[in-house]
Amino acid sequence: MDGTQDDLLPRGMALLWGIDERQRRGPRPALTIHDIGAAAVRIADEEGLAALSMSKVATTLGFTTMSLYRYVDSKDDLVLAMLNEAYGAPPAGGPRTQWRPWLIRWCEANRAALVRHPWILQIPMGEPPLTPNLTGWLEEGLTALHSTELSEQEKLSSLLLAEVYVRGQVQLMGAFDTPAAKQGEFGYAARMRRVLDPDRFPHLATALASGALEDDDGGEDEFRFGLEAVLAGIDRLIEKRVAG
Amino acid sequence: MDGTQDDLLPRGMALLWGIDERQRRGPRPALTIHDIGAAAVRIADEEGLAALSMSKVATTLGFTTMSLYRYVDSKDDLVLAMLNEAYGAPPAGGPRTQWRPWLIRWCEANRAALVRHPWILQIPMGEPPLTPNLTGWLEEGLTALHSTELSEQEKLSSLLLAEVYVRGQVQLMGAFDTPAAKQGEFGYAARMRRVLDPDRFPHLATALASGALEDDDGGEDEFRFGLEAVLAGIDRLIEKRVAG
DNA sequence: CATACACAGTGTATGTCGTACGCAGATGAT
DNA sequence: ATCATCTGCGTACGACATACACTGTGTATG
Repeated sequence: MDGTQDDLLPRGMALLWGIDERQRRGPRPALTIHDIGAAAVRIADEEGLAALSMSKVATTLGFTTMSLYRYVDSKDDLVLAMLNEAYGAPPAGGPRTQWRPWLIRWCEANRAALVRHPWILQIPMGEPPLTPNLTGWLEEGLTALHSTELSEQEKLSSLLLAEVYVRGQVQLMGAFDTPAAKQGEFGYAARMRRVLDPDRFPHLATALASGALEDDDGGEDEFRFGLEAVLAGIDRLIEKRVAG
Repeated sequence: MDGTQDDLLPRGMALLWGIDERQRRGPRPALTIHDIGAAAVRIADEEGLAALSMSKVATTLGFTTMSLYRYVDSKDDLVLAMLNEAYGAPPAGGPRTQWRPWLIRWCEANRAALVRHPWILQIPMGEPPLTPNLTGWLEEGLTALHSTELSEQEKLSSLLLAEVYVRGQVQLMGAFDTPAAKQGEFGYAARMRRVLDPDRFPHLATALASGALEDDDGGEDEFRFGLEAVLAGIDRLIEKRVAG
């Protein structure tokens, strides 16, 4: 039999959470789940998610491929550990009574993580990852909204909205802003122009022609702008709550 | 040499867009990119995205694996064709002057597509897919917002917000609502309870205990509710525009 | 009408990957 | 001192995506 398993959490997650039912016999592990996650993150950062393989991670660490399976059940499990490392601890809290700047900081930090680790947007997610750090981010968000009159359900909805906006925004900007080299000839914008028949998509054509989506500032303004809409939506929820 | 290629669009995309530089010699193709996309969609719907392989799609159609490569450049290319089929044509337009109900319908239809094809949320997306139907959806959204005073940039931001909210909502609900069987013992909720220390995550614990996230109606109410916040955010943008 | 060419579908082969299985040595509990 | 148990490793297997070369086919060209 093999410790660490209660068949509910994969091994990597159990290690992340410190739920370790290992017996205290045998050699001590030479690695930690954090070492492995960090090494994998480094590879994904530098060479992209497609270049990430179990063997590459293992080689980087100076171990064999199979040794990793003492720490994670599967590659999916490894990816969860990567997410945990990539996000790190949630941003420091803000003033107790003002949810707005707090939430803005939360979103900015979230965005920063996505910009630093673009591969995060490429990992297929069936369900929200249940890792310590990501759970911490969620807790932090709820804390930011604690001073409001929102119900728990509404707080979660608000955070979902904010989180999901950040992801979408970064993804969209990534398609347009990334290495300008690709833009000119073979980039996304070029392909778009190739297929965009103004007769068939009049509004989209005018939008493109108007220069929308051609931010050169990395989409910072655009981000803050859309974020205002998100916060306005949350504001409306709060107003409704207070009013009736 | 081989027609259909201008090295800008992958072959599957070129076929979808009807940009076909094929010579008019040789046997006619027995399949269409739509046949292939539809077959792949059926497999993903029934057996999940993980079970999708080139050979399985080909077998379903009664052809060999390699024959598919006459229609798509790669599996990624196939996935784009799948998305195009899965979304289909955008929903019918609404009244010219009222963007709100129009956009609501747009979001509902979007949600319906995601619920019908849950695998969509699992496909890794680096950039917004540039297929005819998806472009049509975007155009339709811009049309809905045409009567507003928003700038083109703002319209796109608004649609991004709406789109991205729908995705996030469906994904979150999927993690909780799917086959209740899994919920009881080994489901997401169970794993969450396993790791959620109320001392470490007080707000999250109370939120969970409050019964949030325990919709049994498939999250319909929850969806409409959050959507209200999104629309309120867009409303705010419009008001700002009008005011100043 | 004859011919040649481009293209469709196929068969084979290759390299990569995830991962199941079992072993040898190390370590600490008994 | 003994032995259960764990670590890291070597081997092996099965999928899978996909490159390449071949065969037959139907159309356009002479």
